[in-house]
Amino acid sequence: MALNSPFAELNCPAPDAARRLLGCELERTLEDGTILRARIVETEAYDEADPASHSYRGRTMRNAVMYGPAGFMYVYFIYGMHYCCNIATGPDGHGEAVLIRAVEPLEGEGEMMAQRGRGDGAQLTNGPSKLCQAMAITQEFNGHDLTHAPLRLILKPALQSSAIVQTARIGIAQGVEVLWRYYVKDNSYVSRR
DNA sequence: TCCCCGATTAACT
DNA sequence: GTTAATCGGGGAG
Repeated sequence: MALNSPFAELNCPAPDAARRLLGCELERTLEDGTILRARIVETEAYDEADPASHSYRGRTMRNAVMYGPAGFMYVYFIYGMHYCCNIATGPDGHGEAVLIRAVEPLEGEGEMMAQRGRGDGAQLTNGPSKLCQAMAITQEFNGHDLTHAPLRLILKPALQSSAIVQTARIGIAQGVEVLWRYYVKDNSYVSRR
């Protein structure tokens, strides 16, 4: 990854990138031009040494984006019906990524409700697959460069560490002991306390 | 090829 | 608190 890349700050270990991404924004432009924008409020880090990570057993067709340069979207399909989105981090060749677990709507909330077809308030985007549905993020965005529409990552100033809560990750069988889940303190869109 | 189960969600009791 | 829905990845054979 080039030093002048807009996402040079994500060229670091996944746990550092996971903290850095809190407070940053995702902007989705729908086919009809509608803008959906949301603030990242909950993340989890995954890397190659981690038994819970898709990259634990090496590079495959599915997880290839995790091994690419930082700033690209890794989208995977899970439980036969849901999508989850991650942002690749670390240098090219390293299988690291940050799972986006929750966001707070900033623009186009009504359109997000239309995309989801159910749920309002925090229920709209307080889970990894909920936010993908709300922002119309599917497999089509696997490998997408987040510097460009129709899906952009907008870096914001890093949050104070006092505003970040660090806990164990959710929904995994192994790797529970490492505290690689991060969320914005007191934010009502966080998936679980 | 077959088979198991998952970085989840919503609808139950 | 429990469980069905639903399907592709990848380890096992």
